[in-house]
Amino acid sequence: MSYKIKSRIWIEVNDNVLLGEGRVHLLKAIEKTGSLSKAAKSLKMSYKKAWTLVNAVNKSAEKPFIITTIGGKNGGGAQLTAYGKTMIDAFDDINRDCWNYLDNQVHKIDAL
Amino acid sequence: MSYKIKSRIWIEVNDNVLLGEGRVHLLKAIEKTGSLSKAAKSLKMSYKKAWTLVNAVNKSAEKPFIITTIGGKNGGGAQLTAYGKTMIDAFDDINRDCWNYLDNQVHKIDAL
DNA sequence: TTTCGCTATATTTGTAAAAACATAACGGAG
DNA sequence: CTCCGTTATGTTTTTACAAATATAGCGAAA
Repeated sequence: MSYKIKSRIWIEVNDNVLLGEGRVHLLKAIEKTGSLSKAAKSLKMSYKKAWTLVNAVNKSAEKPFIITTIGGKNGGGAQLTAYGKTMIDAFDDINRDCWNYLDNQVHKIDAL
Repeated sequence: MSYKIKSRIWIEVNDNVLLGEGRVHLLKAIEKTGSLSKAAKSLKMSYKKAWTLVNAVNKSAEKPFIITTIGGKNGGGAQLTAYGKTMIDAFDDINRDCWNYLDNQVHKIDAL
């Protein structure tokens, strides 16, 4: 038997979810594509769901993660702020370390 | 803003979930009450759901966590095996340490 | 041999979350 | 002044999951 210990972490503020794996994934896709609709499509997620998530992130954050523009040359777009980027980096850091910690704990179960 | 980092961990074996917080909670209630139906009631869970969970645990585990008996003086019952108990203890240990780790990481977000 | 409390399941019903669909508005470019 | 791709929402439909309901069988004891 080979065991795996898995985890999901998320950050809350005022009992609201701020960041979780799904949101981080979406935010990174926005950073890459420059647009909410393209990011949603790339993740096979509905535009509405993506918008709702971004809205929730921006509302519970003390500073916006995503800035959007409507109309214009390319119809508009969305971009990740520097603040959002640093928060995501912190999340990834903590998450990765958590996974490493759990991987190192598997032996405690294997031994049983 | 005061942040909290939350997590849920679970143990998988052969890509099946073996133990998670909910299952551990149920198994402890069975240990305490000596019966699946009483445990379910104490957790305001349907008997069927409890039975399905216990069944899933026993099937993916290499040795049974719960042994049940049908009929007899008290109608039957269920009890946690020593193996199940040690596995639960290991889970609780790892989970507690994970929470502690995450609590210690909050400062990385507070600073931003 | 009937009753009781339990395990063990199948079937049906209800509900909340997700997906799909629809529509309006914006602003630059042609 | 129309078209395009995008943001921004509301509404409806579908789906997945949970809850509720039903039923059978077991074994000790009265």
